[in-house]
Amino acid sequence: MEKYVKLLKEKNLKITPQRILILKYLDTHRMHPTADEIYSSLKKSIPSLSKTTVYNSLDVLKKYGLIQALTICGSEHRYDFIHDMHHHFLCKKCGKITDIDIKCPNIQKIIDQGYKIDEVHGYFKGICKDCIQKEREKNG
Amino acid sequence: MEKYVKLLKEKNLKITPQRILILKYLDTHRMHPTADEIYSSLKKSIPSLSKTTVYNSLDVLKKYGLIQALTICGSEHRYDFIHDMHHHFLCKKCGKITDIDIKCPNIQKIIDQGYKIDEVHGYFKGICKDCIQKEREKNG
DNA sequence: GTGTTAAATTGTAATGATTACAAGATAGTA
DNA sequence: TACTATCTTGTAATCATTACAATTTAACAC
Repeated sequence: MEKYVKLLKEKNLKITPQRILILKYLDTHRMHPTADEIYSSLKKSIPSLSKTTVYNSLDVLKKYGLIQALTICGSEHRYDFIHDMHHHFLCKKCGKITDIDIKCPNIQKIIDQGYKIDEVHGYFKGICKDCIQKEREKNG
Repeated sequence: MEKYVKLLKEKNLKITPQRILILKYLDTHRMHPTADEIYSSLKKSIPSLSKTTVYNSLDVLKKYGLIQALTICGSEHRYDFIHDMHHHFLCKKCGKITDIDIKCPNIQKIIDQGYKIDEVHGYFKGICKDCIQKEREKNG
């Protein structure tokens, strides 16, 4: 728990139980949950929790670079604790989003072109290994 | 105009004035418009046009690989005529989305890992050249 | 500890993009 | 020219997100 207090303190953010638990949830559940999934899960620990608080907290944590928002699905935001740079793969069959541990080698080129880069998102969509495997088994 | 009829025919899609104009609009306006921007612009040419038709047509065109949907902004979809593979840069200051003419060199690696890739999206967010330039002029 | 204050949390209501649905119109074909 | 599947249209519904005002609380000074 100290880990998240420390992270918040480093950014001069107020330490609230809501923020701590949201951070912890994202750190320990690396499956890119939606705001609603976070809300439903944490509601058990903090019954007074409001969905607005979840949105507010996510905004702040994102603004201060502790988490990032994924827009891979389009219809909703998904959130990700920030650790090493990686990309994401969305399976169109099972809907699962998996991490792709690859870095973008183009960043410097874009900086050289005169852009200032704050965020880098790599999204791949298709069929994941598991679904391909299942398909194979079904077809013999 | 024949270009778009041909594209639709190749995919065995019905040729309708709405689809032709939406395709043409995206081909000739490479600024990644929203469904609403497309609707407002084309409403002048086709006064009967319905927003539902715009959404339906965009879905079909996307499904058949003639256009792609960008989810870079999160709050809304933006649409892009499909030509050479490229990435996108969203300026947090002016909101403009510019094309980044760079290909993803990681695709083969991911395929080798066992994934089937249908779509590749590279999104960069930050401050664009123009806004950096403007900032410089203001400060100095 | 107690008091103060700015900031965070909460609940409700509003917004805005997108989707569902049913009726009417049209493209493609015989 | 007629037929039929498909497309288009308008309205209503949905769902994620935001706005807002009232209440609560974290941080800090005394």
